[in-house]
Amino acid sequence: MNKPVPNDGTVGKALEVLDLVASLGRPVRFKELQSLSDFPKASLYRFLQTLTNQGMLSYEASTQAYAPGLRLVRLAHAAWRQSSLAPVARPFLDALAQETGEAVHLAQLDHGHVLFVDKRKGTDNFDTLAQAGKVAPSYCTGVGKAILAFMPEPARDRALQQQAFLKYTPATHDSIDELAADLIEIRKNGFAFDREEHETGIISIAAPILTDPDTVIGALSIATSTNRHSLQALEAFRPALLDTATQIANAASTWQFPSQN
Amino acid sequence: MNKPVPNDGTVGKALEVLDLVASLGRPVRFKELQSLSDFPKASLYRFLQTLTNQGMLSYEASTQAYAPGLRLVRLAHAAWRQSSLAPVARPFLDALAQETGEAVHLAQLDHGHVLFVDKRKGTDNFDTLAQAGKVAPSYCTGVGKAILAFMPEPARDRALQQQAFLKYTPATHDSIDELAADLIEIRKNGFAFDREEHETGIISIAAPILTDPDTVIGALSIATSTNRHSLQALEAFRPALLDTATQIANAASTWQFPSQN
DNA sequence: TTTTTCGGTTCCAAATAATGAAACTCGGTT
DNA sequence: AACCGAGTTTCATTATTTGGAACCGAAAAA
Repeated sequence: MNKPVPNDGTVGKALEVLDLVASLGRPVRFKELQSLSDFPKASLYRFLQTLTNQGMLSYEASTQAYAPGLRLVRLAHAAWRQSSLAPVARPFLDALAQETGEAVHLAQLDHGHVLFVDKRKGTDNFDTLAQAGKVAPSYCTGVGKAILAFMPEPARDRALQQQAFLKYTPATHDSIDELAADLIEIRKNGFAFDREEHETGIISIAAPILTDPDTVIGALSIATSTNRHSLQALEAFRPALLDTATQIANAASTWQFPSQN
Repeated sequence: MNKPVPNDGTVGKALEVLDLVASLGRPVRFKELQSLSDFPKASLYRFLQTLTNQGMLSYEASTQAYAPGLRLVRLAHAAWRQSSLAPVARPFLDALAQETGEAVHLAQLDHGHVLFVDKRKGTDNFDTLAQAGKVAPSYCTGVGKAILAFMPEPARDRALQQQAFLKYTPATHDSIDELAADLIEIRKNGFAFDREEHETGIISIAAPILTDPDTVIGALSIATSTNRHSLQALEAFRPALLDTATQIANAASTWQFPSQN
């Protein structure tokens, strides 16, 4: 049923194991992994060995538990720095967060899911992986819908294919059709609302980041809780939000990779 | 016959390629990678295909350039969250940064190098180019030396093996012996100074984070520039620094992985 | 104490995937 | 029109992965 796996040989399998360990979100023992994957004992064991050797996983002997390794942090640092969006957007996020005093999120699409690549939280602003790197579904978040609405049809359909359409809150769209209607609206308006669709009490206004010929490279949102602001109040941020989005788009499209190391 | 690196099979080779791309710090074309690695054309090509497929690399068709992929950011998020040090230390870093008004860094050792896992900016944000995920040599940084000084002999020797001993500044230790003397001193004092050994104008005071039976799990530092403070001035922060280090150690050793997702 | 159980680890012949020299494609040059 | 070179594909050979089964060691049960 859930095996649309385009096989990438040994490497693909090893990364599948890595993903599994990461997805559990806590250190795991061999036995548990074995029950969760359908690799035979010996194969799974060797994958774990290899990944641990390589620093992609860490292994604590005392508890015999595996967890994602530090090498990932190092690699991700490189990924983040080289992404054409996140580093460029940094100063603009700072400015927007400053100006609005609200939480600002920057996201991209990764395998059909929303990946937050940077955040600003009201007053304290530093970038750590605690905040960046988080994933969320695309069909029920402001940033997700903003991106989907402006994607070319085929890519969007592929992304939608990967959605589970869980009903997180009463407001969550639970069918493609309902979502499609919202997306048309969003495309017309140029921005998206998250009406407590992912988490009760959390709302946001989001704008796509569009470079030259209608290509979305990500989205930007201002999020708040319902007991601070209403949707109407959020809409007051729209001009600033859209303005920042186009500024980021301009900066990103003219951006050349910096030469300094 | 000749095995220059302890090879982990195909997965190891693929990760080697991944590291190569990440280490260049900018998008790279096929040709360049080919010249830098000794894999034959076809093999290298297939590794890149696989890694790209898997989202570990991203490939921009217009420039035909490879860069580290977003999947890494997602995975690193998991790594960071699950690490027993970084998430636990967060509130303590906040407090120390608040109290001292200086830049605070938290680091761990990864393959003999210092990996910064979190940081707080000082009140004025002078450019410590240490962001989370950044790596630096261990023999010429405060945190690095603090960790080395408290490591068990064999592990330390292995770590020192991996050092290049480049002379970054006039103050950099350029021999193992010189470093060893410093380490003994550090072990005696319980804290380390970085006397502009990595970057001219940047100094720091660092303390190891030690859990129960003399095991270092990382280090903590307060860094500043020479035109703000002298080493003597930095030493004033010592009590606060050491106190924070032991608090983090306690928190980390009694820490159980949180159940919440 | 002795036995059993159960994670975790290692073995090895068969199955499979990786290898890489060479051939091919396709834009852009000469 | 022939050439060039980066990038891509092919395919017979070779090396690696595979996984059932056996093994090990510590802790639980008898």
